[in-house]
Amino acid sequence: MKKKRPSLRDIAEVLNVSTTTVSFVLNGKGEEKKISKQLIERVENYLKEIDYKPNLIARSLRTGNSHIIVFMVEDVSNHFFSKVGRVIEDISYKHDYRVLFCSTENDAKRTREHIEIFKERQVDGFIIVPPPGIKEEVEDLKNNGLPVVLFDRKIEGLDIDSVLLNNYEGARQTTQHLIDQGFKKIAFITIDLDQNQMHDRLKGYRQTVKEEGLEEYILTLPYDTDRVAESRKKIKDFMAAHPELDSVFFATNYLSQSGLKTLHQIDSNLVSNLGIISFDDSYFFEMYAPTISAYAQPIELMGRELMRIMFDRIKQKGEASKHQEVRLDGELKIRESSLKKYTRL
Amino acid sequence: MKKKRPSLRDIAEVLNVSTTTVSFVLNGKGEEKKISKQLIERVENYLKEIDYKPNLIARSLRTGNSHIIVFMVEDVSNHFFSKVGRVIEDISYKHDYRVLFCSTENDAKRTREHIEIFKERQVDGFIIVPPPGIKEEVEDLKNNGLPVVLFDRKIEGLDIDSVLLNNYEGARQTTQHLIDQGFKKIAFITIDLDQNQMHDRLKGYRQTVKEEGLEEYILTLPYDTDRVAESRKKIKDFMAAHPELDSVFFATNYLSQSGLKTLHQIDSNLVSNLGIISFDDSYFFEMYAPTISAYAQPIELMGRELMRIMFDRIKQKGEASKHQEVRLDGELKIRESSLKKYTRL
DNA sequence: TAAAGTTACTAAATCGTTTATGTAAGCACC
DNA sequence: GGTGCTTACATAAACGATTTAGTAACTTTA
Repeated sequence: MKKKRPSLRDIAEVLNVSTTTVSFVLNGKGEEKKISKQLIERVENYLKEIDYKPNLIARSLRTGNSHIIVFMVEDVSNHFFSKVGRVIEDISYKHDYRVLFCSTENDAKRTREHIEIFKERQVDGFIIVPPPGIKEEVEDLKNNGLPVVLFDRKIEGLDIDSVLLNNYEGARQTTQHLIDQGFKKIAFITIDLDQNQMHDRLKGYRQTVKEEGLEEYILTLPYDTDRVAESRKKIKDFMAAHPELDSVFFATNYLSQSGLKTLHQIDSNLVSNLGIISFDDSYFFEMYAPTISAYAQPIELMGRELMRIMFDRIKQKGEASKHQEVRLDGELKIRESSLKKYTRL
Repeated sequence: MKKKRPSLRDIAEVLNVSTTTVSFVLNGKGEEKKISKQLIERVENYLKEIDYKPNLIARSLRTGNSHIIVFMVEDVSNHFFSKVGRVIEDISYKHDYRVLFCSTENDAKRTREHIEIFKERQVDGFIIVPPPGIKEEVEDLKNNGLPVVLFDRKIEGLDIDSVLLNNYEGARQTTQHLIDQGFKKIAFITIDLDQNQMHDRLKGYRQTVKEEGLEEYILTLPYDTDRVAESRKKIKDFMAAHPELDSVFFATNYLSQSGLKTLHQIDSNLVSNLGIISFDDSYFFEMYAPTISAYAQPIELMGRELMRIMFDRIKQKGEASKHQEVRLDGELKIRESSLKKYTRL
């Protein structure tokens, strides 16, 4: 029942040639290696006939690479990351690479363990959304000649390939859009996470309101997801303390999602009456009533850039060369929630 | 810079023993293989000292298994599947297995190709949400002694391990809940997909309303995601044709999500005025206003059952034994949208 | 005390590829 | 006609583990 797959040796035996010959033909190196046309054809025909599939494990062992790249993100079930994952998966398949997804939970220890394990498996490259505290490990990988591309976040003080959103510009555009719509008292609700992307967004907001001569209203919530109740209360207090606010800019999409709920709880008309925009889009925003405007990250493009750099590096085989830092722009998805004329003030 | 990892041979040389000895100790077979306590200790100490990590590729080649299992679902970025994926990932890690995620797009051809590729990679097991038309391939896998566990859907006429939701019971409970809340004219909105789980849900609904002496209202929408406009129109027409409806039961969560939007478009009070419940929970339902009730699949339990069966099979090493079909019950998440007292009729 | 068994190891085959090296035959070249 | 260069293949050594089949040295048994 369990029939062994034929190996190169089996094939060589049947055809009365050496495994070398079969291997060369298999890898399209027949001409280069001066195998005669007739023999190439004979081997190719046979390979096709039995629908031969090489044992990739053996190939990996010999060549030292696995055609597997890992995609380490905070949480594979997060919408944004899983969408980018899909793009990466698709591109990889076209190049005969496979993708291992894994969740870091933004935890350095867990991430370290994962990296170790993947090195044992000889993966060919890493795409990492780095949690804080893994600078050393990432540096090690790079120094070992393993392709590493950071995504979404940088590691301060580490020169390494990365694909990032232009958070500063994005936040500026987003804020400007609210202002253009006639909003004047714009709250910026963010989280207490010491990461560049959050800093840049804050800077973008502050710079823009400043330039427009408007006041800034900033609320910082705890990052812990289990401190939801505390966050709720803070939002409530904040809104109560600033009844003049006419709009809210949520700095990340999961903030917007719980934020919307809180706003709705405070007053069921509040969501319709405020100008609302979120940094990071979400499938959910299309469904909400009103539909929620957002600054969307360029998911498709990000995936493509990540893989472009990755394949560049894989081709270079660990030769050091200048790192690339790609900053991409997102796109404003203007929906009902940020249109002044939609609100019922 | 790129320092080679030490191999068993290197270690054996340093310690002046054979690779066999090192291998036995490494795999905890020291005592069993009559290695002396002192030597075991000496080897163990050295392994620990250099923090030796075996080359898993080499191990795979020799042992024929890879400690990788694949999780093939319709779309890895789908919320439900990615959550179950997380559970599977976590359990796998605890047992030193890794998970390859991949998307079938519900397409038989793509799935076939994936299966082929994974076989080449010697994966140790498959968890598959089967698209239509891959009965043969799945049967082949099973006959080749590879562990396969189906998830979410069955393949008609194939006796194989599977973990499924008790769709019939779930739909009954869900319908009954609406009835208990006082709703009498319950619409069932489903999709045109010839799969057991959809049939079972429909049956559950019909049986329950029949038993209660109520009328049935069924709307079937096209499955294609690109026929959204058509679906919208159908919902509109359906609601117009049956103004007496007091509640809606969406048969899958992505239906509910677009359905809610449509209902909102028809009349911005409609969502609050109707009783609404969804089969399949969604993160989004907590955020919506009103919050949307749902019959939630037992994600954690499903993942655990999948892995339990998987590891059973892996232990049996391809010996045939009776297949297991696990039917799990979900849980009603009663939120605002299905409470009669909440609606403003 | 010779045969048999046990202890504590080692040598070497093996998994299925890739690839460096080897080699025989044919041809050219001065 | 010896040297060197192609052509067209084959041999065999890796890759790094696991595992079967030894084998010395001791111990037990009859």
